[in-house]
Order: sequence, then structure tokens, then C-alpha cells
Amino acid sequence: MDKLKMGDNLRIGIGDMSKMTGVSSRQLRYWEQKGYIKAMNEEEGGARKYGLGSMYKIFAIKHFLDEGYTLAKAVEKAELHRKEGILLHRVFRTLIKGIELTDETEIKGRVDLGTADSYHVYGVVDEKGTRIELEKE
DNA sequence: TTTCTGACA
DNA sequence: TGTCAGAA
Repeated sequence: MDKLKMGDNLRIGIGDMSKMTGVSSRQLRYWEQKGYIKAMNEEEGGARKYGLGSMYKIFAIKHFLDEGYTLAKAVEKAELHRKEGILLHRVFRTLIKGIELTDETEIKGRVDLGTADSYHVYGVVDEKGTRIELEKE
């Protein structure tokens, strides 16, 4: 019962996916044929059903396509981007010791990144921007 | 009505 | 990639 991911139940048809992402159904079928995206072909009359993951990838590919990349490059970028995101998430998930919001309305606060040598390391976000701050232990 | 595959002025 | 056809 590890319902870690919500939206696992989502089943999006090609028509809705096309409307949501702005990618034509013809393109979606072609991308799938090329192996760039995958659909869960569960029974039906052969009608494709896409999951949340596919939606993210489709949005990502379209994003890079709009920036001028060729389809192949856009797919590479999208896959790289996803892996970088996973890496980033893993790193911070294990490194972060604590988070404190200094502003309820805006996204400002400080992230406790633990200690390094004799310094306490913080990731700070405020009106001045985003930066690293060190505090002597 | 929507989706599928295949084909191409 | 768009679009049309013929079927499900």
C-alpha cells in the first residue's frame, strides 16, 4: 500500500492529452512509435491511455521543442532533465536537516543543510535572492 | 464521437 | 506532421 505517488490512477486518453499539452494526437502516436513516450495499452478497443508520468514527459518534450530543438534532441533534454531532477531531489532529501519559512505569504526561508567543518550551512531565500550562508558552530 | 492504422496532393 | 480514409 505504498501510495507514494498520487495520480497513479490517472488514465488520460490521447484526445485529452493532446488538448492539455498542445501536442497533436498524430505527434503523440508518432512519438510513441519512435519509443519516446509510452502508453499503457490496457485492453479497450486498442485505445491508448497515458499516465501522469507520460504527461510530464510530453510537456517536457514540447517545452524543448518550442525552444527550437529537434524532436530527438528535445527528448534527450527531457530525459536528462528528469534524471537531474531525481538526482537533485535525492541529494537534498538526504542532506536537508530542517526547513523554516520566514514568510507565510511568499516563498522565503532557510534550509538547514547541516554542518561542514565547524560551520553550519544554510540555504537562504529572501528578498536579496538565493544564497548559501555559513554560521560558526 | 473518438481513436486506430496506414498512406500521401 | 497534417489530414483523409475505412473500421471499430
